[in-house]
Amino acid sequence: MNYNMDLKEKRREEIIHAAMKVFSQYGYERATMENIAAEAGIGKGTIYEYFPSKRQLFEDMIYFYLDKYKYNLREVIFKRQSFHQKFHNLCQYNADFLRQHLDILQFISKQGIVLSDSMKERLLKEQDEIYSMFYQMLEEAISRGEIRQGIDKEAAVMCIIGIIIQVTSKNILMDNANAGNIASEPLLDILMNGLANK
Amino acid sequence: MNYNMDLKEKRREEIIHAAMKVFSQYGYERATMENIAAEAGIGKGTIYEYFPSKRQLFEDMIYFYLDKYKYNLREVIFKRQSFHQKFHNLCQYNADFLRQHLDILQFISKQGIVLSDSMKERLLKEQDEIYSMFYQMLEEAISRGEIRQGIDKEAAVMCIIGIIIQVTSKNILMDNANAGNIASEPLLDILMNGLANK
Amino acid sequence: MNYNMDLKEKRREEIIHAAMKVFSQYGYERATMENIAAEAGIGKGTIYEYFPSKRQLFEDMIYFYLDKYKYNLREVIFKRQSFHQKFHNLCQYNADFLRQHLDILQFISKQGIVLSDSMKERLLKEQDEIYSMFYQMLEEAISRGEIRQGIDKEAAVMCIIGIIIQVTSKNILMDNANAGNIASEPLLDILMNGLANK
Amino acid sequence: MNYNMDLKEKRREEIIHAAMKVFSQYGYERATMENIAAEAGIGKGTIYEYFPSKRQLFEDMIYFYLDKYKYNLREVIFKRQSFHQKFHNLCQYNADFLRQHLDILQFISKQGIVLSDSMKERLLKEQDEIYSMFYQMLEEAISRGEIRQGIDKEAAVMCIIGIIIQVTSKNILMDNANAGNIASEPLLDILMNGLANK
DNA sequence: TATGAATGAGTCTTCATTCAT
DNA sequence: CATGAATGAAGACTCATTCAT
Repeated sequence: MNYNMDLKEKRREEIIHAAMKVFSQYGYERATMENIAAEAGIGKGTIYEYFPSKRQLFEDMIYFYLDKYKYNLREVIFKRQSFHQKFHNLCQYNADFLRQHLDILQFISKQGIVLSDSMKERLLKEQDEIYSMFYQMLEEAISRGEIRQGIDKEAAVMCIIGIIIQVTSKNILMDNANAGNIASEPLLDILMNGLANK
Repeated sequence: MNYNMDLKEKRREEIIHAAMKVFSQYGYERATMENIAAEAGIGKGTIYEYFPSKRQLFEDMIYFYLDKYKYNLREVIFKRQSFHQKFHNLCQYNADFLRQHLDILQFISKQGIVLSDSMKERLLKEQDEIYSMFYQMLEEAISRGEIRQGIDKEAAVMCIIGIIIQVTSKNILMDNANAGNIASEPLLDILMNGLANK
Repeated sequence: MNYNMDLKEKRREEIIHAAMKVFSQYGYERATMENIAAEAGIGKGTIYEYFPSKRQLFEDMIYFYLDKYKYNLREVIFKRQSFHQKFHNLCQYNADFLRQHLDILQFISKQGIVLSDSMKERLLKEQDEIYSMFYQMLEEAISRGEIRQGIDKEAAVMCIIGIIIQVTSKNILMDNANAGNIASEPLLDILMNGLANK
Repeated sequence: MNYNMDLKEKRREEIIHAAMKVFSQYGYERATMENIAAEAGIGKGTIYEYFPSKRQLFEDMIYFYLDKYKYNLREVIFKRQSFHQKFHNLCQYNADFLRQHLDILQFISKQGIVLSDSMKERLLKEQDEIYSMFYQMLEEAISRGEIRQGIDKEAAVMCIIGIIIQVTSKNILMDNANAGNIASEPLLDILMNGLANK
């Protein structure tokens, strides 16, 4: 029984991996169950043994990768490191992670599919959770004296995330040209010291 | 003749507006020519008098709004104002503009449709143009002494755009809750003075 | 008034000529009223001032050319010439005529359109008329002693027409290769003297 | 597997038969996939499991019947029989065969659809092959002394085929009136002995 | 009278889903 | 359990015909 469960779970994940490959190449609407089945090396009908519909497969896939993504993010954010180092890691490795697993949040928004209300709700919660991880990272950096005290924390988180997403996008776009990643040092300099002429 | 041309052009734009409404609500694939025609208050076949295919309608629509968007952006960026004021305007009015016309670049990436090579090429050029506008804004602010000299300009542009996009997204997402826009002051404070504890 | 009638009739024939060009290039279904109008150098709506429908335009066009064809055929068949010379002319000039005006009967059958009952009926009559012309030609040749008496006339007409159609088809097919027409002498030899080894 | 192959092949042929029925009744353009599916007693989508497009179904159908037709023709032409008997069979049974399977070559030309270049090329080859069969039949008859030697063989083949096609057309047209077939004796008399008054 | 913009009925084609094997 | 043949709903696109100018 347990053995069977494992087999089932394994097959389920294989389908999810295949789905990600096909969805991210073709987009939700142009991806076909036949493509996904072929990619997974199984028959079309078999997918329906594991997922009740294309839509559900899509949602389950999103949540599966989202969990993975959050796990990775948590690792970076709560590691015992300076803010400096963390920012660097986020710039550098975010793209690397996403190159393998696709930026889930980006991916979702890129699909342009009409999200169900329940999915929207859950995704907003997930986003809040991610924001809150950054918030904690910020507070920790303040308490360690790395970041000044009087700052507007909400705004700060927004700036940090905005810059990281921007550099991540650029990094991913540059992927084909397989240039190295954009250096995070200059970005961090601006983020820490500001643009102002004092 | 000229009169007819104007009528034709007017009808063309009506279709483009309807298309934007429907494409942004449903996404490219789920939007139907019938929907768009109904939105424009005309018959299905009429669209084909103005655009040879759904795909071409989509592309023409993108370019139409992109031009409008760049025009607006140019107005803000090259106005005789302080960097402070411009940043404020971009945060404040970017979202306002996009609430009416949709963030074209975002929209494109949200569609998840497989872009034609010619479209990709053109869009990359457009993006470069926008980047270059920000670059000029930055140089001007440096020459006016608003921004310090030794800065990595590429990185600075990336930070500015990253923060603006982030706040714009948030602003748009908050639209339904029709709360006011996010204040740009705290963001500018961080961007100008940095996070660092000196 | 008479002047107007002539103008109307002239315009009508222009449309018929354009229709033949377009119908024979594309076939009935793929030919469009727009194509035909463009070919005639007039507006799409104008055709409907002269013909109530595409279908009627097609039928009227057929009958128009059929009349022309029969007129030509009659000229050849009832000219004061030997059977020998007439056969030669039919082989030689049938194709020439059709290269300009299209083999109406062939054309009709090539269109594969479902003929209306009234059209079928009329076309069968036309065919009978053509058969009867050949029949008269045959009788005349018999009375002149060119052709033997005991012959089955129906069968003879069928043979003559069959051979002429066959050579005409070949000649038209060879048109692109613009080789000269097939010589009618050997065919006439066989038709007159038979294949049998005596 | 082999069993499945047979089933698939069987279904494929069923569709081809249905297609022939519908195409020959309505012509290519007016025939609909829905009609064909209904005629075959299956769903519209099923056809696309066997043929990628209406066009391909049409072409495959043509080639399918063409093969059958050539096979039959070969049987008649290369049977150990006198030319007399063969001519008789061709007149008599050509129509019978075509009444079931439609005269493929005629059918093609009747469709008036714009043939693809590859199809044109292939059909010309097929026609050559058929001509060559008749040519061999003729040579054989000459060598057996049934037909005189000095004859122009090309012309003779053209006469034979022209007459056979003509009688076949007549026979098919008379089908509805279900009169018996036209007697081939008088035709053969003319073909063998000629029209000339000696 | 001549026009061509507008229309919508009609068709091919795709693909998620079902179900018999 | 796994499969893939069968299905039909849905959508892009064409074009004969109408009618306001």
